[in-house]
Amino acid sequence: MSVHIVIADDHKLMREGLSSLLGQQGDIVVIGQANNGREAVQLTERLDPDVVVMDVSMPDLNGIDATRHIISRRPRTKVIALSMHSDRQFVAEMFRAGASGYLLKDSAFEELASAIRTVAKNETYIAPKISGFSVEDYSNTNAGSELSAFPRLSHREREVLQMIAEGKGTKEIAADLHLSAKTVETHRQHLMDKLDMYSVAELTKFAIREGLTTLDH
Amino acid sequence: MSVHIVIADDHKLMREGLSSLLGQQGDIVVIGQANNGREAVQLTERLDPDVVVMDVSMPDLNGIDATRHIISRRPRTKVIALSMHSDRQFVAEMFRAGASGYLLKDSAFEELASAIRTVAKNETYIAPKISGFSVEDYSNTNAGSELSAFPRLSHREREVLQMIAEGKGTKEIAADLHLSAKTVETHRQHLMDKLDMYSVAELTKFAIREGLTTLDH
DNA sequence: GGGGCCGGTCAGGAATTTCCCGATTTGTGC
DNA sequence: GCACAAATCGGGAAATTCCTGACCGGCCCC
Repeated sequence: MSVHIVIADDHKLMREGLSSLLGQQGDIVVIGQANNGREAVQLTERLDPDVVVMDVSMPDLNGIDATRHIISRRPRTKVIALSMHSDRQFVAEMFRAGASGYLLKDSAFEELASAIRTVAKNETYIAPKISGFSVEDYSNTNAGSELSAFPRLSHREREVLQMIAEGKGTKEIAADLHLSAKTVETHRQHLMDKLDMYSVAELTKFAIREGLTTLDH
Repeated sequence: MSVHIVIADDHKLMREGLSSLLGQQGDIVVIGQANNGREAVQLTERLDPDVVVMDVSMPDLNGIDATRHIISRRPRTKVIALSMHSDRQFVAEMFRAGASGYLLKDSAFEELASAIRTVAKNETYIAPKISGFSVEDYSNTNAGSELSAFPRLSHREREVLQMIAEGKGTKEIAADLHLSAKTVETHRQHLMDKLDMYSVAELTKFAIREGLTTLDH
């Protein structure tokens, strides 16, 4: 029985490369590709894959929030995070969001294949390079040992922050999220209050540091 | 006759993915992989490939400097830059360093294969998404005074851009520069028009890339 | 099960900023 | 002198932000 995969990454060459590699495995079938988090969520709904291979930083909707959406709607789906960063921050957030695996982009392909088979069996996988922690350190929401020095932002707030940092206007964000512009304003206000930042420029830099967006447009 | 390739990218999964894809092409053979710029230079010396597929941002020695080394020692070698960024800045630097091609990481694989064949024939290749310029615009131009190949911003405009990216408001900037707020507005407007960016978020990212401000608060 | 709190949603209206026109002045190059 | 870009500023309409208040549904806690 083969494992059905959806790949989410904002770089087409990466998607196609992974697809090509995975396609050579007998027991793994790539059934879809998404180029951002939002597409990943939609594709997962439509195609019901066993495993989603998810880039952490993507435009529109990042891998962390996308994972949260996916897990909340289809808890059986396994998500493997694929990241450039070995920061505990990212690792922690991904596992809290419900990921089952985490590995780095400079892993060998064998490791990815192995991770896929592992999570498909309901086990978790962490890249050796970043272990030294156990999943338990992350999975349980112990608010006490917050890694970030920043006030905790709600999911919605992070989502809005990301879109602001991508250059979108209030109305545009509202439309994308099917919200009133007023609600988006409120979220922005809360963001500014919580972070003690009162300009889009500062919010953007913060979002970049947090990996919610990247420097390229 | 087949084209011999060296791939340089700091992400092993990307290298392996590209390798897998390229290996399926009859006329292309991947003869080596490097995980940073320094290795790319060494490998090129040893293996004498026809084409090097070079990631622009790599640790240790970046793609631009690596390209410069390679071209200066083996001018016959062709380098194709592979980048996340569509900034003209990077494009310009790569071509000045001696690259023969430039394409984005979210290109389709077909485009990469096509680019490889193109540069192997001594022609240059620029990804459609970033063309609209010709290589001549970059290859031997001044490079004297300005660092960036972007539409020239006036001194005042850069000054205003920097302050915007630092999170300052229009009135604050006006006060600092002893100007009317209206004048600052005009500069902002000109910035947006010239750069084709219509949000503070985008301007901020641009300013960071240009070194006008930094990520830290 | 009542009370408190938080996240998420939205509105009204005032305050502020942006946006789109135009205008003047100065310097630079031809 | 003439053309042109840079720099400066204004008027007024349009859009956005800011502030305050409000409602609902969970959730936790005693």
